Amino acid sequence: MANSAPEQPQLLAQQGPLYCDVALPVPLDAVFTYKLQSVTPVPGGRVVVPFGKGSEKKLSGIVTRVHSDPPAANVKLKAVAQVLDTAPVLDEKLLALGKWIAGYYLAPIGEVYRTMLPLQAEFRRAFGYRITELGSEALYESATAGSSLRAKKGEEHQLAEYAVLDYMADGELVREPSVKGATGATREVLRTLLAKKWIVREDLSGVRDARRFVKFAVLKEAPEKLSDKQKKVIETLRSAGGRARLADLKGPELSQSSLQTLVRNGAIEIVEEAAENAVPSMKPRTTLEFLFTEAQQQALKHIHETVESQKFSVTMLHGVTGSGKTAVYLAAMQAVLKAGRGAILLVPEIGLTPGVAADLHGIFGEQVAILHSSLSDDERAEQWHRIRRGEARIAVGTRSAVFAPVHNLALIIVDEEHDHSYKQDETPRYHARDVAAVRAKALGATVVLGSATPSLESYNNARKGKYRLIELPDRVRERPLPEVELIDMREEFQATGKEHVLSRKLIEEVTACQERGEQAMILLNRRGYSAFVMCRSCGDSIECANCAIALTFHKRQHKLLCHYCGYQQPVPHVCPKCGSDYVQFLGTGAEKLEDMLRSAFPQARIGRMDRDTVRGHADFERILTAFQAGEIDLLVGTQMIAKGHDVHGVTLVGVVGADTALSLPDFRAAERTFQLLTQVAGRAGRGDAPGKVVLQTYFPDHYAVQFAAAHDFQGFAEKELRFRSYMHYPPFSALANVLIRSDKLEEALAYSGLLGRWFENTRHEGVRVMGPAAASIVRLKRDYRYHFLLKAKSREALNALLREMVQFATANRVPRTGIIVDVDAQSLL
DNA sequence: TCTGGTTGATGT
DNA sequence: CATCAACCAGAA
Repeated sequence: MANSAPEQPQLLAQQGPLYCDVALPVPLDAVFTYKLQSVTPVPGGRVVVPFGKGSEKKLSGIVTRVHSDPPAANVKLKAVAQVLDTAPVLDEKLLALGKWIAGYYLAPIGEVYRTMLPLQAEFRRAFGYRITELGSEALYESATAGSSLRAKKGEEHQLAEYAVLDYMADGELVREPSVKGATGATREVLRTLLAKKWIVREDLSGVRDARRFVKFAVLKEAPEKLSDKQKKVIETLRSAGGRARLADLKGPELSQSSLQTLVRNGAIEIVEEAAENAVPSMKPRTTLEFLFTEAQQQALKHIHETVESQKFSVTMLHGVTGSGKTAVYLAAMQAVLKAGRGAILLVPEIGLTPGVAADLHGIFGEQVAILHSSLSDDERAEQWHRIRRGEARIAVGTRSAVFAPVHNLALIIVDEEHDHSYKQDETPRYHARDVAAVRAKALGATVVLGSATPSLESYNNARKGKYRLIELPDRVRERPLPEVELIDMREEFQATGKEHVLSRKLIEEVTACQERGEQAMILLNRRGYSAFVMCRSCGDSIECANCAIALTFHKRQHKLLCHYCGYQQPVPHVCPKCGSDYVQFLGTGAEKLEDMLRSAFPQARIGRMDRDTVRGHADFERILTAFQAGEIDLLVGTQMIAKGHDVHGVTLVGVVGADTALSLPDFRAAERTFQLLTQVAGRAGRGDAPGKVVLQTYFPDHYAVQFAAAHDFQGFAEKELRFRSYMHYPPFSALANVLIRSDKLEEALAYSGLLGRWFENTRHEGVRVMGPAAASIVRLKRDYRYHFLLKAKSREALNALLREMVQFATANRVPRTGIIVDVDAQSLL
């Protein structure tokens, strides 16, 4: 060695990188540096690392960088515990997309990556416990001192503790389930033992294979002598081609023991195979053959062209309800598939039912992966891997499907692009439609936004020429849009002298509809039986204990419920405040409407669809199927019934209360009402018979109601855009909602005051700050809530100011949980 | 968010 | 003086 100076940096550089930066799923806006061991991870791959002080808790995170830059002196590095992937699970483009989301929505990068990857199932959380020296001593003492140990209170608790110690006396590591199982110890017991340092906890989390394994029985050589039962099994197996899933074979026919006998004498063999290979092959059975209208063909042609150009573009497909947008989507995806490329179809939460899934499989066979919200974590991971491997080239799913690792992605379609479920209402608060555009831009892919009632943001972009606008102005098969009749409920009141839920006209129409043997739907956008409970004596209505919200009476459950936090209480007979028994149940919800209709139309078969009758997709599907099959004559429900479904027998739609939102102090109230009215009206007349809509309203002159009745989206949009422009609301400004919350009123006030003063004293050109003001629900889930609304000319200015604000807040000890930043907030609750 | 360590109030 | 919950800071 000629050089006397130590050449260590170079030497190490030759040995490969020393560190990696990891984004962890914690609400911290930072990546963490870890030392590398023998296996070098890749950026975009996952690693398991110890995280947190003292306790050896492990988390899995995404590697963002592999390098040899020495970290700052004050950090004590830990080492990567396990490298999960040697190939990235998030490619460069998706990593960059995550960074964009984190920056734009002010979300911690690790949480963004977590929501982008549905692979939670592959990282199994597990703990083990071991007795300590101290614990052994304590155990020994208790044994020698007998039961005379001072155990004043919680003697049982103490006994349970010693039972655990005794169980672990040999000093071996014990897994949590075994401890609990053997000693019946509760979390509480383990927690106190941990606190006394009598035992220690170790994190045993690790990976497991996400693929599910399925057991098969394979027919070998059947011996001569068999019992009847065994013969039967062999027979079934033979008829199934010598191979069948064990699960399908088992049952009353085949017991575990006779199976084992068969295995032992070599008649059959049990093999395990990864579930992915076991999926029955789904060949596409339908070739798409639609009779496209002229407008549909035009739309398709345009989409083909943009896809083929491989240049980023957004197309707004504005088609009236029933104009056949879905057929266009399917044909466009099929063309993409034919060209050997991939596509994503995003659908609103409610839209993805098992029925729809079955249709998609029918069309695309194995080429489609459906990211259904009712999938288990395992199944979800499996679908994700199918996409990743390129087996599925089309991904269909809700919001988070926008992140699907589709190969050679050429097309992203956002169906019902105005739907609120595309905005996530927890961190990261991203909007899937906007993320779709950003993702497509980086790939030179095409985005298609479809809706009968486009969001004003998208429509404005189309108007300005930023998006290409394509109209489908007519329904398929020359079906007419339904006629809409407005019923002024104020006149109705004057004419009848009574407050009726159902107008005379609506009753008449429903009667006629029933007589014709056709189906009807009635929308009442309010759950429960009565909207609130009021005391006639003191004027108070009963509020939720946790929220500043009136409780709703639910008759079937016989409870008062809070629709925001789930709080419930028994139905009072006297006023809880003043004790008077003049308690009144006021207002009508879907549940009561159902009852009313039952007595008005005793011969009709009536169904109800709202969050009380529909808990999961299965319920939704069940009611919808029954309705489609004609087993229900009259369907009552909340906005759930309005969302794009095709029931051909419906010729009448009644709207009984959908415009109450118009009196809310929300700048999107008109837009939402217009959308709801248009969507529900669109349910009528989708079959051969023409449809009719009876729209009861207290605001017959409101433009949202007027334009909806006239099926005039453009008229509505122009008017509403003028209002938005005048008020500097989106799409003419970038908007963010900053919510300050605390379970203590003084704290909420102090923090919002502090920030209010900061905004006043900080330069923020081009950003208007309104507030602090009480949030429209001042108290929600025990928290007091205040908020600021920020409207900015440019997104950059808004983003910069929000960043500064968050920094100021953390520097002034406003707890991180007490401040929620919602960029492009959809609802200002 | 989670967790451990700290601190101040409560009670024997 | 011990015990506990509410509070706070740090996480590599």
